[in-house]
Amino acid sequence: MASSPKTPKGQATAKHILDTALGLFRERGFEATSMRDIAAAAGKSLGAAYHYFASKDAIVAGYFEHTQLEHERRMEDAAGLSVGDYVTRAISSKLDIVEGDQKLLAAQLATLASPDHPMSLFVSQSDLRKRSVAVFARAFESTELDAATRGLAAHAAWMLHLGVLLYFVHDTSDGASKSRRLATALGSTYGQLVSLANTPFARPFIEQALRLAQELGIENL
Amino acid sequence: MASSPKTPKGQATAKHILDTALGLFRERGFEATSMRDIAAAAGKSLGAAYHYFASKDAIVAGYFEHTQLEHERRMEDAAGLSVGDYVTRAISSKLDIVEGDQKLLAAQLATLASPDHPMSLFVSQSDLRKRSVAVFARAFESTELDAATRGLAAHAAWMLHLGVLLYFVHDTSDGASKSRRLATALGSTYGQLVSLANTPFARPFIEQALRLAQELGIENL
DNA sequence: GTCTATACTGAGATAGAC
DNA sequence: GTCTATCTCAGTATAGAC
Repeated sequence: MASSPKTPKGQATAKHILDTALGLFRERGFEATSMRDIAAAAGKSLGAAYHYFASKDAIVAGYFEHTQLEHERRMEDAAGLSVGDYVTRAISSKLDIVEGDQKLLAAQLATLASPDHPMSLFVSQSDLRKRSVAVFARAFESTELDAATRGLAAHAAWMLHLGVLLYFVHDTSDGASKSRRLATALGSTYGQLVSLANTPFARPFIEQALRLAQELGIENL
Repeated sequence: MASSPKTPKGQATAKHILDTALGLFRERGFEATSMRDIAAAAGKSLGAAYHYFASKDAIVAGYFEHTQLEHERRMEDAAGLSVGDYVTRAISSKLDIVEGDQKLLAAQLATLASPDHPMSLFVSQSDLRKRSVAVFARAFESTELDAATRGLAAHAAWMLHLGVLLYFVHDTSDGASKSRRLATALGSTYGQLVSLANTPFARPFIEQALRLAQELGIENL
C-alpha cells in the first residue's frame, strides 16, 4: 500500500512524481508509459514511486482529483449566468483544464465507465461524479424548475459534458476548437430547451423523462 | 502473426478457441482471463491459441464481428416498421445479442472509443461502425426526409443505441429489463421527434444540427 | 497446415534492507 | 523515506514434431 507524504520533502517528491507521470502520459500515452519510465524520468527508484502511489491507476486518480478541484475553482464566479451560458462555460472550462490530455482520457474511458471499478463514475457512491454533477446543478439555481426536474436537468447537462469529452478525445483541431464549437452549440441549445421545460408542449416529455429516470435509477446514480 | 484456418479441422479449432474464450470472459471478465487460461480451457497449447488469434484483442474482434453479423441477420425482416418501432427493435435486438457480456463490453470501452486503436468505432474507416450505422439507417428508408437529414438521423439513432449499451453495462436487473425499458422509451420518443422533423417548429433545430454536424465532421465519421 | 514445448521480455507489484 | 532485488504473470517468439 502507498502512504501519503508525511514530510515537506515527501510531499515535494510525490508532486514531482505525479507531474512527471502526467508529462509522460501526455507525450506517449498512458499504456506506453511504465512505472519504471515514470520513476526513471523523475530520478527516483521504482520503489519510491510505489511508495507514494499504490498503482498506476492511483496516479490517474490524482489527476482527476486535480481536474475536479480546478473545475470547481474556475466555476466559482459563474453563478449569475443564464442556463445556456453557464453550461457552455462549464464545458469550455473543463476543456481548458484537460486540453492536451486526450490520450490519457482515452485510456481511462474503460475505467471511468466500468462497473466494479473503484474509479468508476457510474457507481452510486462515486464522489467524483457527485461533485462534478453538483457543478452543473448550479446552472439551474436561478430557474423556476421544481427540484426533481432540476436534478434531471443537472444530470442531463453533465452527460452532455461527457459527450463533449468523448468528442474531444478524438479532436485533433487546433486548440480543440471543434470541441469548443460543440460545447457552445450544445450549451446554448440546451439553454433554449430548458426554457421550454415548463411549456405545455414540452411538459409531457419532461414528465415522461422524470418517470423513466426514477424507474431506471438515474437520479440516485 | 496469426493465420486464418485453412482446413476444416483448423476452422473447428479456431471456433472452439473463440467460444471457449467468450465463455471465460463471461464468467470472470476480460482482464481476469489470460491467453493461457483460454488455451488450457480449450484443451490446446498456448501456441495453438496464438496460431489462430494474434492477440487477446483479436479474439474480441471476432466477437464483435459475430455480434454485428447477428444484428444484421436479426434486423433483416424489420423493413416495414415505423421509425420508433424500428429503432426500438434494433436496440432491443442488440441487447438480446450481447446479454450476459457486460464485463466484456465494459473492458472494451476504452478500445472502442479510443482514437489510434485499430478497433476504434470513431476512426473514419471503421468498418464495424459503418455497418452498424447502416442497420439504423434503414429505419428512415420509408420517411420523407432528405438525404442529409436521414444521415444525421441514422447517426443519432446509432448514438442512442451506444447510450443504451453504456447503461446496459451497468444494468444488473433481471434479463436486462431496465435496459430494455430504456430502449423502448428512447426508441418511441425518438420516433416522435423524427415525425416532427419537417415541421416549422423543429426545422430550425434540424438545420442548425446539420450545419454543426458538417462543421464538426460527424457525417463522414 | 496444425500444433506443442519452451524460453524470453517486460510489465505491475512487493519485501525488506538501509 | 528510499532503494535494490525479486516475484508473478502477461504477451510474444520460435524450433520443430506430426
